[in-house]
Amino acid sequence: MGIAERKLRHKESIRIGILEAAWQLVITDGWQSLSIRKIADAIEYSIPVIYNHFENKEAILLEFTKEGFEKLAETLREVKATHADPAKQLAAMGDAYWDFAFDNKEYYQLMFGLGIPACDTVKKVPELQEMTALMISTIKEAIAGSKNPEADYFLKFHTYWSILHGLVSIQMIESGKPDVTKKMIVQDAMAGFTKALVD
Amino acid sequence: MGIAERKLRHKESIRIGILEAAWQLVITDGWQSLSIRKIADAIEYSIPVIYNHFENKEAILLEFTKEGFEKLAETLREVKATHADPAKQLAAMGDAYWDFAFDNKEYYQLMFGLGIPACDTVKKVPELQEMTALMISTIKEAIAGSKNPEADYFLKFHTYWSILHGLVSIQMIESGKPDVTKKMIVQDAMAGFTKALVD
DNA sequence: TATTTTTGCTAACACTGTTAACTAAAATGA
DNA sequence: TCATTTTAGTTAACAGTGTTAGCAAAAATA
Repeated sequence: MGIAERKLRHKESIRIGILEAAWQLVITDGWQSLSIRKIADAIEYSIPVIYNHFENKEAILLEFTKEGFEKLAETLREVKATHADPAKQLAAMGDAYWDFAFDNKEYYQLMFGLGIPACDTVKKVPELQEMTALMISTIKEAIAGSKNPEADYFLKFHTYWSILHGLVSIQMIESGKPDVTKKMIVQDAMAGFTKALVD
Repeated sequence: MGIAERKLRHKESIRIGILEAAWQLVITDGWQSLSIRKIADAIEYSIPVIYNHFENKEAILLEFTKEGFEKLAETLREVKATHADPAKQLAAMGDAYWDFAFDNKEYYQLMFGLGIPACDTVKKVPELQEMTALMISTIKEAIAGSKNPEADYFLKFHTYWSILHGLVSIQMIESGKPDVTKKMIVQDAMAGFTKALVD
């Protein structure tokens, strides 16, 4: 009796329909405005049907998070394979990581819980300028006194800030707590940065 | 006639009340679950009163974003002043940045649009392990072939990943677009990292 | 064919941000 | 002091959100 199988196939096809509809909505309107009702509308089923396939809305988004990490890992694996030297691998993987993030923005934002109200917000916050100005001036001073005084201060500022923000947000995602031992990471990263800066 | 002044004072006191109540709610329940109704409840006024003082909910949160950047800038300015050497300033400011983020977590999350569903999510995503494993193995290989083979691979992995994530998310916050010229930042940062890694 | 299981629906609950329309109080002018 | 105007604050609603209980119809089983 292939009845059970047919049913299973049908059930699975709805599940896939939900994910496809959801992803389409995420792509067009961003994951912030995804709603169960919109999905139900798109798949032409009533709302509760969705809850027969996913525990809740978060579970649907989690699916994409997983997909995103899979795709990213796949990409990195491929890129790694194109080089033999680990140092070159790291550089190439970094490049690929960057490209992945911007080629798959919705994935990346989901994967790392990026709310991104900031896109519009940043410009509304002149107070941000104060912080960046402070960092930039210090970077400039450091460069001026280094063995490479013609280094691009703006590029270095971006690197500096990004390292810090990256360390913090990865740490927040991973555990939420500060984790005293991990403060070494900051110091290590800062040491590496300034070393590369002043030569 | 001090009537206008009294009125203004009263209006201002409500505004402050809104912000204080909102901040209390953000502190206790996180900014995700802040609601206009909860604020109205706390200040013992009806809902529309809040809209006489703030255009919308976002405007209230924006206030905290500004506060956050002010506080961070203030902190960094103070720390900078405690050192004369720019390199030492950068290191100390990095330390202070880290501390600020975890001492003022709610501020930091607001400032950078960190949704942080991930805190619970990360553990639900075994796919993440694949990516980290890939990075870690490459880091290990690079360390093995470097002049400093006893370096802490886990620490270096964290640095590596954080730099990348930081670069990406700062770039996403600032413009949203990839910005071809900024890809240099990745390459510069990667170069600095691997240089510090292999010595 | 009668019974049970499954499938999917309607309708509701408890929230959310936001706003229109109204009342009551306070300030103003005569 | 009284009538008028302005302002402050209210209730009630609209249009959304995630989620679930209860029911009807269709399909599978006996």
